[in-house]
Amino acid sequence: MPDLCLKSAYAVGMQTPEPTLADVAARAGVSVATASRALTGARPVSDTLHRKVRDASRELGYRRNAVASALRLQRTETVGLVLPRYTTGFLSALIESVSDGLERNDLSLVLRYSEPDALHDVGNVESLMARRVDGIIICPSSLEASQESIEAAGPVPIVQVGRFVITDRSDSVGLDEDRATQMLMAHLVERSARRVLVVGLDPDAPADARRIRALRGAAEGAADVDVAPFTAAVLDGGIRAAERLVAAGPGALPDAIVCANDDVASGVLAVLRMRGIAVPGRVQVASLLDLSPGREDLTVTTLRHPWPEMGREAVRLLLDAQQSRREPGAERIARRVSLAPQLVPGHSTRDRTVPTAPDSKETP
Amino acid sequence: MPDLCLKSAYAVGMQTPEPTLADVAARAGVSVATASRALTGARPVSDTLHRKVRDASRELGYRRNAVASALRLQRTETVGLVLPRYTTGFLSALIESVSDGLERNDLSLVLRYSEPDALHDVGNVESLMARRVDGIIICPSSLEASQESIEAAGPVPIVQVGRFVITDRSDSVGLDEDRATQMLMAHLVERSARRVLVVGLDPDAPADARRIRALRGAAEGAADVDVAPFTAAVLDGGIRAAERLVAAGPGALPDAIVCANDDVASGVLAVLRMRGIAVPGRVQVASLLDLSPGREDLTVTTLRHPWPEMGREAVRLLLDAQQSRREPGAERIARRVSLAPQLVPGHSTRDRTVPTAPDSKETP
DNA sequence: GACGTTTCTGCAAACGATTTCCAAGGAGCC
DNA sequence: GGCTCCTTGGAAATCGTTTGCAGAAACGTC
Repeated sequence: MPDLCLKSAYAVGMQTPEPTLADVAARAGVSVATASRALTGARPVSDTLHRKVRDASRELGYRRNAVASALRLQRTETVGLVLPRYTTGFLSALIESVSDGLERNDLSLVLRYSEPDALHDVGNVESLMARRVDGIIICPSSLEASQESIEAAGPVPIVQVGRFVITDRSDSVGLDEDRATQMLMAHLVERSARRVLVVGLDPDAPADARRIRALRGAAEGAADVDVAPFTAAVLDGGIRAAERLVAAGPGALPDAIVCANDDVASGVLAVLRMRGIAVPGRVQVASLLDLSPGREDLTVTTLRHPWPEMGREAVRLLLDAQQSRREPGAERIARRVSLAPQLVPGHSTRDRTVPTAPDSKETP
Repeated sequence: MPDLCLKSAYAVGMQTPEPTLADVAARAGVSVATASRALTGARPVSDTLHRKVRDASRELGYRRNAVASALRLQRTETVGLVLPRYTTGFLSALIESVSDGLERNDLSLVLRYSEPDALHDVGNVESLMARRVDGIIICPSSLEASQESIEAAGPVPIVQVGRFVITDRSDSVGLDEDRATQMLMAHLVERSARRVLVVGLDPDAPADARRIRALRGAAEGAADVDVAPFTAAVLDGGIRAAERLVAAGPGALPDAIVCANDDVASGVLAVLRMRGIAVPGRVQVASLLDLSPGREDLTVTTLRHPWPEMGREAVRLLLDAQQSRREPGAERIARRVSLAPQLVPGHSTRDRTVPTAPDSKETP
C-alpha cells in the first residue's frame, strides 16, 4: 500500500503526521480491520498478528482517534456538567467528585457554566447535545426557567444535582437540609441545651426562614429558640453578634449558639474564648454549614454538606440510566436521591457521655 | 430520496432519530452540499434556497453533529484543562475564568484532574490528545515529573498556568509573588511602619522562607522585620500569636503585622480589637493571601491572587498560539507572563493621606 | 479423504458533515 | 452571436474507525 506511506510522509506542513490505524495496519502488514480488532479486542485475532499489530502501534506512537471512533460508535464517552456561575467555591467539591467518578469509567467531563439569568441553561444543554455527549449532569440555575433545559436533552440521560426542577424526565440527587438541621438541634438538646440562640440567619430570606422553622420544629418544647438580630454571615458578623451578647451580661448567655456557618462560628468562638467563657462547658457552639470540607480540625460541631457523595451519586444514577436505556424494557421512572448533610461533632459541643461540666477548661 | 426518509423513520428502537444534514436537505429539496453551505455560510447560496434550508432545519430541530464535523475539519473546538486534585478550593476561580474565556470563543472545556503523585499528568495529556483537543492548559502537578506531559502534547499548543516546568515547548502564565510581597511592604513603610512583625509564616518551609526574604528585601533598612514563632496559618494561629504579643506588654507591639493569610489576620484583628488596641491607629494589619476573593468586605488589607486574570491570560496565550500555528512563519518562542497579586487596601492599614492618628477609633 | 464446524482475515460499507471538482446557467462584453 | 467570467448546485471523495458479510484456512470426525 504505497499510497498510505505517501500520506504519512507528506502530511501538511512540518507537523508530525498523527499516525492512523491505516498506518499501523500497513506497518504490521495486515488490514485495518484486523488492526482494529487486535487493538480493541472486539473479536479474536491470532497471537502472531496481535503481537505484530501491537508492536507496530507502539513504534508509531499510535493513538486511537476518539473523534472518528465516536462517530462510528455513536457514543462519545463524554458527559456534560452544567453549573451556575458564581457559586463555584461551593461547587468545586462537586466538580471534583463528578470528575473522579467519570474517570473511573473512562468518561470525559466537559464543563459549562450558566449565567444566573437562567435560560443560559438551555443553550448549554443544546450545545452539549450538539457535541453528542452521552449524558448530562446539571445544577439548574433557575427553578423557573430550567424546565425546558431538561427537555432539551431529548433522549440522553440527564441528572439534576443540588437543586431540583420538577419533572418526570430526569433523576435527581438533592440535599435534605431539614433533616440535617433537625439532627443538629437534637444533638444540642441531647446535650442539655435549653436556651438556643441563632446567629447569622436572616428571617427575611426564605431559605434562612426555613432553617429557623426546622430548628424550632426540632426543639419542640424541649428548648427555646431565639434568633439574634441579623448580622452578616461572615467571620466579622459572628464577632459582632458575640460581643453584643457578652455585653448584655451573663444572664443573657444561652446554653447553645447555632451559627449560620463555620465563619460565623469562628468569630463567636474567638470572642467567647477571649472573654473567658468556657466552650462547651458554659455555652455550646455549632454551625449549620461547613465551609471548608477539606480541613479536618474538629474545632466546631458542624453540618458537612455531602458534595462529594452527591457527585458520586449523580454519576451512579447517570450510568445506571445509560445502561437501562440500552435494554428497551420497561419505561424508566424518575428517581430522586436525598442526602442529608452529615453532623460532624467537634470540640465546641459537649461529649455526650459527660454531663454539664461547669468548670471545664477552655477548648485547647 | 426515499431511503433517507426510511432511515429517519425507522431508527433504532423508539428513540427520536436525531435529524442529519441529509434529512434537512431532503426536506428542503436540495443537496446536502447546498444545505451545508447554507447553514455554515461557507459559500453564498441563493436567497430562496437559503430560506428553505433554514426553515427545514428549524422544523426538524436539526443540530449540527459536532463529532462528524470535527472529524472532517480535523478540529474539535475543544480545549483540555488539567489540574492537580485536592487544591480546587483555590483553583475554582481559575476554572471559571478559563471556562468563560473559552466560551467566548465557542470552545468547549474538558476537565481532568491529576493525582498529586504526578505522572498522572502524562496520562491525562495523552487522553486529551486522543480526544484530539485543539489546545491544553495545564497546572503541572509535579515540578519534576511533569516535563514529559508537556512533550506528550506534541504539536498542539499547551500553556502552563500557576506553576511552571522549565521547557521551551510551552507558554506559561505565573504569579509574581515576590513583587507583590514587596509592594505590600512598601505600602506599610509608606504608612510609617518601622517595626513589622510577620505572623503565620514558617521559616523552615521554602516557600515561606522566600516570602520572608522578599519582605526583608523590600524593607531595606526602612523598617525592621521580625518573624513571630510559627503558629498554624489559620484563624486560631492568629489568635494565639496575637495574645502572646499583647501579653508581652505595650512595648512589644510592632507598628504593623503581616499575616500569612486572611484567616490569620482575622484572628489577630479580633484579639487587638478586644484588647482595645486601635487598628490601624496603633497597629496596622495586612495579609499576604486573600482566601475568599469573592467577598468584597474591605476589612483587611490583603494581596488578592489574580486567578481570574490568570485564566484569561492562559486562554489568550493559547488562542494566540493556535493562530500563529496556522501561519507556517517563524519558529514560535515560548512566552512567559507573570501577574502580580493585587494589593487591595482595607480598613486595617491607614489611609495614606492621613498621617499617624494615635486616637483614631476602632475599625467599624 | 470428504465433509461439517470452528476460527480467523479482509473487503467494503457505514457514521455525518465538509469540500473539491465539475457542470450548467446567466450576465456581460466585444 | 459568440465568447468569457461569475455564480450556483450537485455528485462524490474525505476524515479514521468499526463491523456485517463472506471467503479462507485449520481442525475434527466418520
